[in-house]
Amino acid sequence: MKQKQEVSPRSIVESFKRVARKWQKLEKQPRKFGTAIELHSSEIHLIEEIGENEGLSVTDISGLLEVTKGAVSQTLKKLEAKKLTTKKEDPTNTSRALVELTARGWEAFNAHERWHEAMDGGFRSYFLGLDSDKIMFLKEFLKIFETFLDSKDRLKE
Amino acid sequence: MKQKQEVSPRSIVESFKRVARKWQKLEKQPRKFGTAIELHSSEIHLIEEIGENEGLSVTDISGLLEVTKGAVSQTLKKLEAKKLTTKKEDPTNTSRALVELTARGWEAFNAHERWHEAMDGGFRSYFLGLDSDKIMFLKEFLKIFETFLDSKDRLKE
DNA sequence: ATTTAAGTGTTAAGCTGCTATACACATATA
DNA sequence: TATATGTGTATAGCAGCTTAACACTTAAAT
Repeated sequence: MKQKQEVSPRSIVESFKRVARKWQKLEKQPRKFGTAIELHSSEIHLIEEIGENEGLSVTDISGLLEVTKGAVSQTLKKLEAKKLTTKKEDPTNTSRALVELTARGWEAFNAHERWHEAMDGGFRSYFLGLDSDKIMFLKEFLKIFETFLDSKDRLKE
Repeated sequence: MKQKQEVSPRSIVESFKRVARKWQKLEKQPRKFGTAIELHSSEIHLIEEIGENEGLSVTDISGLLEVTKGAVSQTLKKLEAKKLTTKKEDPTNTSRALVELTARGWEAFNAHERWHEAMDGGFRSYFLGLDSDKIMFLKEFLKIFETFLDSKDRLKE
């Protein structure tokens, strides 16, 4: 039996790669949240960010999501057409716009939260069976992986 | 000190989500492999799959990558234009094409392997410091997560 | 104070990578 | 032999991004 468990960094990375792709694919599905309006991934992604951080400008969002201002502006335009977000002028800076969710936007935000809970819930039972040190390890691992990716990202510039 | 370490499933999922997005973003960067030719993510992804599994048809690849045959056909067309892959007729089925890497294709494949090793290598030192049970746990976790995502994916159909 | 530089958001063109659809052809099945 | 299924291709269209040019505002430099 060649059961000596050869778990290479490579095999973990491969496994992660597959999972990340599947996750991405799942997340990319357009879905209806609350209102009967269908939201695409970039739209719900924006709503998520706006709902979690009040008083963001277009540039702020651009920085948080790590995409260009143009991309944010375009998606915001669609969200405004769907009456899910609005912009108000920053009182301290005329050229700056503060983005906020409308009532319908909050509806969608909350519906997405609930969807997320259902997703997370699938893990809950598994999680409850885990030692806390394993959970801590997982958290640490993800953090290290993220730092690693950030460093790779900076490298290419 | 509120150090009681409240690690919720949600926070792990959030963390994973961020990491997955960053990974995806990094992977999406077009890069040069071996030859001076720039390869886009879908192209290198295909080369990876073809290099690892000999004798694949278009439909096979489509199944492995979980995209439509049309998508595979389109990307293969680009790869053929770049002289990285060729198709030969399946002797047992005229309507079937077997895809293979050219010499240049193998060059790109190997260069990508080396790139991958460099990526994985960033982990190696971290990995060597880990207990084997932690590594096993990580592998198990990824597997469970993948199964979970697969089930969610089937659900929406 | 005026010029210059930097920051803010928008728009248009162009790209990747995918799907859906229609198609031509080959093979398997009734 | 007719019909259904499988195999690959081509086209149109869409999401989501980038780049670049733009108009405008605010901050900094002289």
